[in-house]
Amino acid sequence: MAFETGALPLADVDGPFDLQATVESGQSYLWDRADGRMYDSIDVHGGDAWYETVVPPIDGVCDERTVVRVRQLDDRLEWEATGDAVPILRHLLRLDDDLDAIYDATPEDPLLERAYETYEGMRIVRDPPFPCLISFICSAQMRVSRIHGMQMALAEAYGEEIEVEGRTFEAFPSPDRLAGRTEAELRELGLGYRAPYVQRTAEMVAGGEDPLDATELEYEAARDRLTRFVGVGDKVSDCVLLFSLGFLEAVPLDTWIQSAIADHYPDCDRGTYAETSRAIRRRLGGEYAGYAQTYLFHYLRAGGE
DNA sequence: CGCCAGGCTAGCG
DNA sequence: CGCTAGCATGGC
Repeated sequence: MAFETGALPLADVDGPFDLQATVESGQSYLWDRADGRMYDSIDVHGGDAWYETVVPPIDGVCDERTVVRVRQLDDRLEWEATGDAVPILRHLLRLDDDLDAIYDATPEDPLLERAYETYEGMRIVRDPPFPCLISFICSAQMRVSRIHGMQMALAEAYGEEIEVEGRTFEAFPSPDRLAGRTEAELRELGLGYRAPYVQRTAEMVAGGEDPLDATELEYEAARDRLTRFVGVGDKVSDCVLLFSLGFLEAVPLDTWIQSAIADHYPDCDRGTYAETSRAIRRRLGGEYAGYAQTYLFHYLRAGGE
């Protein structure tokens, strides 16, 4: 196969955009940096590195599996892909979100304002559901860079290969291909105790349980629904709702947000996940609380206070 | 060496 | 229900 090339003017993006912050902020583990420096410097942003991923067919977006490479220059996103990358980039990186309107809808809060200002242009991602689900099952008690390494290892070991202009890319393994692995095989990739979770969840999806079905439900019901998958509790479920299924109100209560609640929003700690979730979602503005959460996560993890 | 990392499951009271 | 022990692995 060969690459088509093109450019998406930033003038066609609804509001500011920062590719590096979006892709290296621990939301998606499905992109890789061509220069091998993924996560080397989360305090620096706005770089012009190439990022690569393999996208499965997506209804209404692309009919075929597509290799996509993209980098951000001053006034445009330059891309190389095995098809038209524009609708794919709009979909994966939520380029049609009206980011200025989202900023305007954010409640006044000193910490939040520092986070939004530092990483202006960072968007929530829209990962394909199955790879997102597996990524965050792997995320339990794991560092961001290693979660990314696991997804790259899964693709390299079990993904289908695509040859493009002499280079080999590996797609993220399909539910069928992952369901066919043994727990021992997945442990050899370094997944640890997450290995049986990944295998069994892949089996469930291969058997017809589609994480996308949660999209039809109201937010809290959707969160409960995804916990049917093995290795998915409230927190992982919130990540999939936010980073794949478009529930922008979802606020994953991870260790960073829990400590942010303790330090900055102590009245939001209501003891249980469900009640604390309600309180912090209200505090972070409701409809777009997931955007606020993701800015806080990235800002605090990079050392901000 | 010990501690920790975008938590979850199973089994208990 | 709520609570917690146990769980793999690598990096510092």
